[in-house]
Amino acid sequence: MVSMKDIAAACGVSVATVSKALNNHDDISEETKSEIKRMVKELGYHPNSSARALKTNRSYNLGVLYKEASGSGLTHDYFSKVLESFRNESERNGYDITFLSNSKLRKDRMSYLEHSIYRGMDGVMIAVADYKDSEVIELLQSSLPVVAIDYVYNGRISVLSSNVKGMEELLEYIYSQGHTRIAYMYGEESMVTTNRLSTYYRFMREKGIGISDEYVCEGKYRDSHIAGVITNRLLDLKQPPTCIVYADDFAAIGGMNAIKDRGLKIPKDISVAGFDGITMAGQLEPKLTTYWQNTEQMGIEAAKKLINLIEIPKETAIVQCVISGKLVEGSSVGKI
Amino acid sequence: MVSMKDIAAACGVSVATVSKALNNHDDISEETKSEIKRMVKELGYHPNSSARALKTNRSYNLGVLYKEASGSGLTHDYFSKVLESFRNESERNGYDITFLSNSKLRKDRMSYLEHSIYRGMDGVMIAVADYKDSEVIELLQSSLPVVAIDYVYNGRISVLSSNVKGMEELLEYIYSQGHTRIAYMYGEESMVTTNRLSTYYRFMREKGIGISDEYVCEGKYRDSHIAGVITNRLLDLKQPPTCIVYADDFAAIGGMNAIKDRGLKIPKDISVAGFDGITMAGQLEPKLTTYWQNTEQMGIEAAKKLINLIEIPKETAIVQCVISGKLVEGSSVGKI
DNA sequence: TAAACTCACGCAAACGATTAAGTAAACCTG
DNA sequence: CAGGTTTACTTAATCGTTTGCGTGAGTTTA
Repeated sequence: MVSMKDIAAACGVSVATVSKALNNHDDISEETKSEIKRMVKELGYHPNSSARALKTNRSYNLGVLYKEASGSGLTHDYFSKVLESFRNESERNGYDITFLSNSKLRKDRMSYLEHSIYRGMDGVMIAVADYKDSEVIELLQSSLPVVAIDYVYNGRISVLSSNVKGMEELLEYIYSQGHTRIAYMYGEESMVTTNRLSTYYRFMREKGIGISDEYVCEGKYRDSHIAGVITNRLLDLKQPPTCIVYADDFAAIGGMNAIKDRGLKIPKDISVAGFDGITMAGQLEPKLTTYWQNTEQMGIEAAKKLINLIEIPKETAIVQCVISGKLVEGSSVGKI
Repeated sequence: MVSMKDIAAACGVSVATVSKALNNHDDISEETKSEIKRMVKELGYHPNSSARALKTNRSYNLGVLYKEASGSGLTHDYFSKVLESFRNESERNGYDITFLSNSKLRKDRMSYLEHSIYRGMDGVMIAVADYKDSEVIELLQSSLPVVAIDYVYNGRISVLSSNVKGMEELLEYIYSQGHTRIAYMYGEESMVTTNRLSTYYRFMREKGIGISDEYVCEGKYRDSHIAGVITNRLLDLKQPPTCIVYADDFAAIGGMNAIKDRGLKIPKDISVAGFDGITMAGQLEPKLTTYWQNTEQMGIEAAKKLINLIEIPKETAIVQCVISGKLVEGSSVGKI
């Protein structure tokens, strides 16, 4: 490997001069600089990030803690999109992305925080389903720059999807179509779930609609099967709902299939709505009415905030940043 | 940050002893080792990967070049699953994963190879749509350990999905149901496309079925819209096909919607088949008949091969490793 | 023209780890 | 008990950069 030493020798200058020239310090003459840069090309020199990081304590590397509950990993549409745009925005700012790996998989059993320290991460983005994980908490309590997706932790920057507003808009729309018997199948316990669920309760109360306990069911995110089971249970009620709101679009698809299997028509016989607005939602028959989350913006915002926190900590406010989505009016919710 | 120097001082030994103790060299007494390890915990010492990499020339970091044509990024089911299992298998072996970023995004304009060298990547996995990209070629021609997904390059290890066998099985199944008027909408030019397309031609020839040029259409991967357009074109033919095979499941979904929009029934009026076997395929109505690729195994195999190549280059054969998938018999292909 | 600057670069230490080679003490062995 | 081994360390060099400080030559100022 050709190092600074080699170009220093080739140019007849010191290593220090080479370093300064490449970092554009102003105590090196323009002639020397260009001569050095010419030689860099000629000899095919490439800097060494390890050496640089060792000396400067900056790796220009961001850790990503990415783990969801359903085991779908990177194929999880919602998280993947956030990650994708986070990655793009980070790279645009000169940062690389490295995954933080699960301590259970590691022989050295390093925790997320230890891993971050080991790799000299400048900061970490956390996108996980389980914020109760002790290793995640350790990370949140550490002194590392951190941004959390869809979770609020004291003193930390958060980027949040608009669950309250989203749920409100979605319910308002459904209500405007004449529905009052609205069931809601929610997902695993989390901040997101809590927000949506309490919004559901509040909305129903504000509209003066009595809430039937039977209409509020615990399901799972991204689980079409359970959604099907619950849908059948709802449809078997003496007084079934006229509209079912699912935990997410995946669940909604499971619900739609269950409904179709019973020979019912959507939205004639029953209406359904999803959440998230995955690409597939528009491909369904009928098109799914859902609340689209601006996952791309979330990733961008997360990267910007994190990098800001790293580069100018004094001037970076610790904020909860809510990213608005948009109601997608499909044709799965009908008029009553 | 607490370094080896600190524990050396605390234990009254030299830094070398600390290093050896932690790396379990056998010229350090057990007492000293355990004393050092105790102190490591007490002081909260964590190794520094940069320093280690600088000295050893091994980063235990793998680069991932991940770029597909459709712009769907990490939400691309097929690639994402490969990446996900690649990542898991790598982590299980003590390697971290870092994305190789696009030179166009970087201020320093580093190419993939330069980026890999800069970060001291021990090896690189390439999962891209466009193997003609000059930067990808540069990487393939370099001396870095590399494994390519779905592409064969002279002297490089490849992990390939079973496109020939898959296409054969799929067509054989369709043929066994009585179809001979089989149309094929293929995707963008690539090795995968070439393999599938030539298998289609060969199959038709072997079965003695005349191939109508009108039945072979160029489409796109993951593009439901174009698939719909092409489907309509096919259905408008004087003699339309009885079965359409799409480039992938996404395209098949677009096709199915177009068919439904015309009021036709699948598979009564026309049959369709996809490729890849995404999760969604089983959620469709009717269930999509497709060829499922074992993406998980592909990722695992890619990681194993790459790490082998890194760790014991002499004993690692340069091979093309084809991973078999499986025919998923949905109900979108009917009997004629 | 001596003092004061400026310019352009070199010196050397430092970052945190690894490792070949050296060494003092303890232990055998014939 | 002299000489050879083994044990358990230490010394010191090194990986490739960065950076504060030093310095000599040339330039300006009083």
